[in-house]
Amino acid sequence: MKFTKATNYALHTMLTLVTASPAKPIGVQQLAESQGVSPTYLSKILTKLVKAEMIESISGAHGGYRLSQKKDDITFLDIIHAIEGTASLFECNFVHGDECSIQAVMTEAEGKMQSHLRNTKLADLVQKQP
Amino acid sequence: MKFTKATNYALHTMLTLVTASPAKPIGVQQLAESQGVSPTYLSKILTKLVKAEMIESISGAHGGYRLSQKKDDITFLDIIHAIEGTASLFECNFVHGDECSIQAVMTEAEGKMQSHLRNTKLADLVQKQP
DNA sequence: CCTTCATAGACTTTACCTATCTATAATATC
DNA sequence: GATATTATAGATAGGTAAAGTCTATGAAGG
Repeated sequence: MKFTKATNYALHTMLTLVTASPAKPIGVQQLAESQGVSPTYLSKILTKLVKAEMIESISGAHGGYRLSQKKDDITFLDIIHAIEGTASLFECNFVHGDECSIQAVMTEAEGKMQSHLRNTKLADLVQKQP
Repeated sequence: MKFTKATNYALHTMLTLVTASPAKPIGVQQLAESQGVSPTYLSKILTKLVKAEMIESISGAHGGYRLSQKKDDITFLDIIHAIEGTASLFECNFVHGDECSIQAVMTEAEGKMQSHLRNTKLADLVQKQP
């Protein structure tokens, strides 16, 4: 039970893109190098963010990635959901009568975490970056 | 990124033990059967709870498992930590200058979830059981 | 002593994460 | 238009942890 490395890559890449000028896209090569990950693997991750319509990709020379939303709209939860999916962290698959009281507690707990991630935007961190 | 099935087994078993009379231990066979899991596998899980000193095991005929704590002391977080470990859900292993602002957000979010799990006791569910 | 029951270790199987490689398509530059 | 640059997609392979089985061992009761 851990967040995947892919989520870490995605969050750091998004923070870079939010901080950077939106005019000029940044190539995956450069993004990958700064994180010590292979470009092909990172591009797989970024493709998910593209499909979630959080960033845009520009093919061809001088292409790369840039934000497609206003940076104030992008929350941690958006990014995490794009990478990890939106399934519940806990799923009791037993056949109880109707509802599982344990499931209810776990879902509520997860909701607390999600609430914090939904209320925190990437832009909140920008001024803290060097 | 999901809670393991083992956690689900552990939580349901603990709920059974909290609900049951503490005088007579319940065998793993019976506990396993009600959850549709093999006794040997479930006993592996329960051994972790024994080592966490949440339950006791009694060997020999008419043996089994029973609570070792007062049921009001047992929180969801205790059980989860006993099974999943206490490592942080998110660990940024990059070498930033000093601290990772992303890590800080993620840790705080996890803290919100943990807080809810720490404040919810198994005993809170007992009266809701049929 | 013999049955019952938990414990431990070795082992397999499965599933997913991580990563690489290659081919393809799109775009700018010359 | 040819070429270089760059993202996308598919196949594939390795690693790791979860999930589960099997067998042997040890403790306790009758």
